Amino acid sequence: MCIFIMRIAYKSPDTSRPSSSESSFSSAGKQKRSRVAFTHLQVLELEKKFSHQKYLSAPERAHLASTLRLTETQVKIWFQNRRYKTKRKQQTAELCKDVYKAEGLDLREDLVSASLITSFCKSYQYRPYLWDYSGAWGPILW
DNA sequence: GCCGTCAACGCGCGGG
DNA sequence: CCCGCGCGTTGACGGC
Repeated sequence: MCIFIMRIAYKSPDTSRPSSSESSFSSAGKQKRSRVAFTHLQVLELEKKFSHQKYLSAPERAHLASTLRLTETQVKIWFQNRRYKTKRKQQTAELCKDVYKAEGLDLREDLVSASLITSFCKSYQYRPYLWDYSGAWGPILW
């Protein structure tokens, strides 16, 4: 099964994306941390790669970085963050389910509480990317 | 104004 | 030694 990145976001087609790929740091120091938000295409490729393998080897990283016009460090960091993020989302989702279950067991005014929790959980479905965790990362097809 | 998100940073740790 | 990882945090957006 394929993974779909439904990342409609990145709303306006970058009229307002001043952040240069190579951060504009002036000579004397202090180049604050830049927001650099990657382009749609970059994220897409990164995501595609990530769907195949959670971890990259050095050469793969280098290649990917060069094709995307990013630094290896950026790619590395992106993957690190990506792993951590998905992990967190996942466990919050599970926790959400647990709460639901726990409440569900002893519910009585249920309708109210259930709806509350449900809406709460729903808010987590609305997220930039959602992965199909069934079957782990195993089968590499496509 | 606050709050969520994101890339980047920092720290501690393990492996070569 | 260095490098990468997990994890938490920081700083810069963007939405409301």
